[in-house]
Amino acid sequence: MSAASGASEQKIGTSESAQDLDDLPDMLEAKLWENPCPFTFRINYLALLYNTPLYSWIQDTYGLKRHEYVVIYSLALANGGSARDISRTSGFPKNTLSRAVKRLELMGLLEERSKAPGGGRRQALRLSEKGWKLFNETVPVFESYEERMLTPLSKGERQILFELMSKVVVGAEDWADDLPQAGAKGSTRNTKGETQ
Amino acid sequence: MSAASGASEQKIGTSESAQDLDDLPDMLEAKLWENPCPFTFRINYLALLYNTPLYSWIQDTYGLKRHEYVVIYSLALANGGSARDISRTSGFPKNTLSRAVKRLELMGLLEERSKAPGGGRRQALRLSEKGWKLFNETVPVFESYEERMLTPLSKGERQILFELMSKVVVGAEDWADDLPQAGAKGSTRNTKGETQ
DNA sequence: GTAGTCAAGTTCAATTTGGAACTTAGTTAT
DNA sequence: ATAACTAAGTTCCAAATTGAACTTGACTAC
Repeated sequence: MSAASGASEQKIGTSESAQDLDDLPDMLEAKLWENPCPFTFRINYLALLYNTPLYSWIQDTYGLKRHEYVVIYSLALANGGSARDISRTSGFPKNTLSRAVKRLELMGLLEERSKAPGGGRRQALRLSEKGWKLFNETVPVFESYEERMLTPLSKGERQILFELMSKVVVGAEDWADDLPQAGAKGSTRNTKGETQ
Repeated sequence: MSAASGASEQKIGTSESAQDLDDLPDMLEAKLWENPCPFTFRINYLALLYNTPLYSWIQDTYGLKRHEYVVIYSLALANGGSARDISRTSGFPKNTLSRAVKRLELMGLLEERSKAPGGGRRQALRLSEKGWKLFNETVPVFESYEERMLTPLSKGERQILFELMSKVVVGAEDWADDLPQAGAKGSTRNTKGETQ
């Protein structure tokens, strides 16, 4: 993704794609250093930089869309989970996931859905042999990209970052689900935005 | 957003929406604590939790879609920026922004586009009086939400977090734009994912 | 100046998306 | 057991999204 390259005066000699080398908008500088919400900008920006190339690689290599791969990834971490669970933890609406699951089944990446795990009429989804294979092939790429993203940090710094972010996420249990108006109705509110 | 509530045993007595109180999937636990990419999961998850309610509030209150508000926000930080700049820093494709700009003009939130600022045939976009008003009304909400998100951290911890994330973002200049296959062509590659 | 090049912005068309309504299957109450 | 309720998953369709092609205007070289 082009939104990435150098900020202003640093690195001039590095031979590269040429066109989008140094002409990075001042706007980026402004968003980084004069943003009233510097934290969330960084979060969003990093998510952008991380997700874009990876999912476009997944698409090109395996013909899977983002939400389809997300199903695979989710089940790899919590096999037997339901569509609902994936929706809750990823932010994709349930009908999108319904379609994704159907397609993955068709492709033989999931086993036939078994019946209820926890409550209600939930369906337990499981990866097939083939699904696991795909996951095992792809995780390393995701891992190495995360690794790469963290390159500028020392071991200790990574640990601290991890702890701080964990704190924030855990704390989120309190504030999420009641802000401005959102969440008025109790139903599953998924407007936009996704997670792996 | 429902993906938010309590993890497992904490907070039982807090009277709430009832239905999505404690039934948060184990999947979330797995994604948080057994994820091969713990850092990027946190990033994506927080982005989800932060963006969803805010943009849905913007939508309800001002009738602006996310990418439309992003234009406002971007120009507020870098007035006179071009559509290209916004695309580069936000991840939205340029045609989407083209439409957004058109609509914002129609709504009187932008001034008439002036000619070239930097190079080529770039158009300088500027907020109108009305646009500024809207921005000034809304930023506080965004700010307070960020504040709220950071509640669990002390002043010092926030500072550290800010520094670490800045390091990562600045370092991104090197790795972004060359991973798996992505970026093969030199052109503006915007597949999916957005930033404020 | 005129031709050629380049990229910013726009338009078009095909696909994708997700809200709303619906179906289906558990669970609870009577 | 039957009825009423609840929520998971699915279908439908109108609306939104975006890749690709195109247009436009500015710089460059001759």
